[in-house]
Amino acid sequence: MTNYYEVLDKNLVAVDCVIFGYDISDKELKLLLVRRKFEPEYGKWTLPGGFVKKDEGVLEAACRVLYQLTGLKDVYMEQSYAWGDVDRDSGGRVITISHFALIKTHELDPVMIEASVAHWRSISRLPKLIFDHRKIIDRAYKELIDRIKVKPVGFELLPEKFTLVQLQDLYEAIYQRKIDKRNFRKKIISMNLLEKLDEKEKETSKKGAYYYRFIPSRYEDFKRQGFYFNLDVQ
Amino acid sequence: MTNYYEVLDKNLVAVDCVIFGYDISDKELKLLLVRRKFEPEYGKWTLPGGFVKKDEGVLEAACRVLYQLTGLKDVYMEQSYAWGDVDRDSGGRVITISHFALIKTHELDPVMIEASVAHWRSISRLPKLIFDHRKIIDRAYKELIDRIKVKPVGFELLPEKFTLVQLQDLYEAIYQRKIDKRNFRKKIISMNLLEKLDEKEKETSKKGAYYYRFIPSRYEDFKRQGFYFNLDVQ
DNA sequence: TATTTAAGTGTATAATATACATTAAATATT
DNA sequence: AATATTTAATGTATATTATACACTTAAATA
Repeated sequence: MTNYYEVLDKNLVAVDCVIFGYDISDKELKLLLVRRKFEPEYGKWTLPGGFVKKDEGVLEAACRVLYQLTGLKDVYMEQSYAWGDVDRDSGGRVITISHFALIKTHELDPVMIEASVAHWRSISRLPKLIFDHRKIIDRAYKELIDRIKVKPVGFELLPEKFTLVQLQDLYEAIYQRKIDKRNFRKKIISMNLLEKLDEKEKETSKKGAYYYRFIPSRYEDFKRQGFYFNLDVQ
Repeated sequence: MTNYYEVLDKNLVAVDCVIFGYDISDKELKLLLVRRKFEPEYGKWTLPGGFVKKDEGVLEAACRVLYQLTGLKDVYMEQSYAWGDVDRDSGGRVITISHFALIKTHELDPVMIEASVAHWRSISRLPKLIFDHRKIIDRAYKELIDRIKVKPVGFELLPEKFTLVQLQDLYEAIYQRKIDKRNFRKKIISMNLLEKLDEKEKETSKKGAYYYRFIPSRYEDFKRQGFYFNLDVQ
């Protein structure tokens, strides 16, 4: 059976992943970057990426790339933007669809990262990257800032249990500004999405800080009641 | 010269355009839809679209599709989403990158529309569409609502001169809810982005309503001063 | 027992959002 | 000429939300 589609131009389609992680001890937002394994630009810093196969969905491809690099599945993954300029890749015409992923760095197998070409790099000290990857990151980072203000995605970057200090540190690392402690706590507590545990984190202070846990089902109720998550606080 | 890229799967990449227009007299937000001109799904309602050529950027392709349909250039066009599921198109594997455009319906040549297969359809009374086009529209419409709250894109849908009543009607058509007249005016006027003209629109009332004009340079100043456009008003 | 360190807490003020009804201008009608 | 009709235009009081700001508490260590 002939198909009209067969006479048309086909293009290489790639996915690139802007993989965010948060280092709870140095309080920095990081990106997982790799050294490119093929020409052109062999050995240069690049976003982890790959080509979309014939029989594979675009989101599926992005998840595959992430899985092959980290061994992680069921990760927060959101499409960012399709980059379609003809000359964006010096190796040929490649349309790439960028995504951003939020991962819990402590869930990552350190052996896997060690063995791979991947490295965590602070968002504020990125190396020179190939092609338009810096623009791709800048866009994804802006989108992350917008998203985390109005959707409880920050918890994707933290362990199951976290203190309010740690949560605020995360927000400060992402926003790149200080937040008023009392206002921040007032707002997140008032949303009633967190459960306070009977356990304290005692590494960083003598007094210790209570652990909290994000309860997804409470967030579902919260939305159902017509409320909106908002942590855009000064 | 051999190229590593050449051994990889290539895919058909398309663009689809969600073209919004506003009918100032019946106060309805509309979409420009067409009848499909090839198999499969010949003759069915579809978003205007086309395939991305080898030597053509993605945004460029979307603008071309719009131009071929309407004759319009320099139109507000924003990328929406890349739809990449393997089976989304029954004619084969096509990744489509949807865009939304905002056009001034009065700038459209009625002869061109008449001659073409295009029709304006109210956003609230859409026909059955092929493939995932309904989902594409739903997403673009949500994005338009989000965008128009925080960016002065509404003016893209209105003539150069418009009354505050017309501007509010547009917002009500997009939000699909009533807005308080005094609060709406207070907010838009306070932003100082509009110039009041010495001329009245007299078709819809005896008293007549003053025309206003959006001044893009004032908006640039406004942003430069760190203010944010906001017409998310009750 | 005193010291040290980070966690935890409340209130007053400012800014913004909301609700709401009458007057004004121009034309049409009698 | 006076009156009726129709839609445009306008302001204020109240409620809600955002912001600024400093001391007390808990626990370990000296």
